[in-house]
Amino acid sequence: MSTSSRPTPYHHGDLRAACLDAGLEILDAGQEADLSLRAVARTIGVSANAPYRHFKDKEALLSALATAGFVELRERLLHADESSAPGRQFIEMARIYVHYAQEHPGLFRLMFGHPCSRAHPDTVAAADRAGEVLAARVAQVVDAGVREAFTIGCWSIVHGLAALILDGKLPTEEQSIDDLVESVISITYAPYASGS
Amino acid sequence: MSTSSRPTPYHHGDLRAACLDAGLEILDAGQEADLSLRAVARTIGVSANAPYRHFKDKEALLSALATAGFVELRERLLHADESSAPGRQFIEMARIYVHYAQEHPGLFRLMFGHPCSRAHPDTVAAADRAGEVLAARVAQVVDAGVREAFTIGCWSIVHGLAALILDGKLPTEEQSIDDLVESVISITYAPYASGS
DNA sequence: TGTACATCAGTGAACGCGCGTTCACTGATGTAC
DNA sequence: TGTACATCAGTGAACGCGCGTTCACTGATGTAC
Repeated sequence: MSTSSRPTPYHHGDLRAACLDAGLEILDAGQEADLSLRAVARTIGVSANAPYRHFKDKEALLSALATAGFVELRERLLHADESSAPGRQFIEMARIYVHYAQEHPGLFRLMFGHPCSRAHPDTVAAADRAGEVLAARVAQVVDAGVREAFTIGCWSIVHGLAALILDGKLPTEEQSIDDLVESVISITYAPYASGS
Repeated sequence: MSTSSRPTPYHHGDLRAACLDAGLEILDAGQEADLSLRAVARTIGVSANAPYRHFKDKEALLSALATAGFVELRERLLHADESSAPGRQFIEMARIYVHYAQEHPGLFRLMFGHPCSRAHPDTVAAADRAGEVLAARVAQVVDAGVREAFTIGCWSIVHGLAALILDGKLPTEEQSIDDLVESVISITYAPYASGS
């Protein structure tokens, strides 16, 4: 109850977080191109240059959004049911990954496609940490010799599925996306499946 | 020699094709965001609204570019060495696909990421036709029951590889991209390999 | 072969817009004494 | 507890820019006769 004055007319409280929320909201609502600093300020109801108190420039806001996206994705992946057999764990992670892309298409494209996702060290590091979650699980089930290539293959198939579904390149009307992911992953990796 | 007057001051000759060439040039040179109708006209050396004689609006130019991209990609995939064993054919197609993304990153992102690639029927059809080339080759080596899911898996892993490499998410410095693609594909599909 | 005219494919100026960013400012907050 | 003042976090107006698109136009081309 320390800073709980109701009207809060001048000072916002946590404008930085509000900018990130608004940015995500804009990305979720429409096209990636709709995301502008001015739109963010407008959404929050704050003057056009208020965000500059908290972000050096537009790129900084985009990077922060992408970083937050990778942190969130990583956390979701970590919660793939650990009690399952490794094979099912991977299907579960694939579903989580694809769902995340479906839930936040604009953010997902920003995280992977935008130059800021390659330029800003924090964002790159967050992306690496998310990828490591996939890699760690995969590492449990294959020999060291082929581990790296196998891991990249796993990430690629999951990422490719997410991207192609997002981009409307796969027929997703007939069956649920969950079923599609499960059948693709389990058929591809059937020869490797030891447990369940 | 029919229309070979040299200076060609007023009429361009084939401005439509020139717009597509200029668009590709701009995409290859920089960011997707640099591609504007005005930049296209500027590149050709023509007035800002000249492209409107050949394209209804900016979206129409983007769609045409994406469509041309899928046509080109399809043709390249068709030329994957038919004399090889199916397993090697697929590796060859994966390389071609990944190379194409590397060669034209801006166009590749336009083809898969931009809304126009989902909205315009010609572009959607061209994308389907490119995907069918992959599917046709894959169909030769798996049973009908799992064919669809297996095919989607193949496309996903190839597309995911291309996208992740393009987006700088994979370590591509140590080894050549060709080697990376070959090792990932061959390790993933080793259990399925019948030939070579 | 020559002329009249419709059509085509460009020009050049202008529009309104939203953008990123900067400037000088002002209200709110917190701290020293 | 009260006051002076530095600092922080906003405001509001303005800038210059490049964009997509429209307008009235004009030069070039091709066709009918």
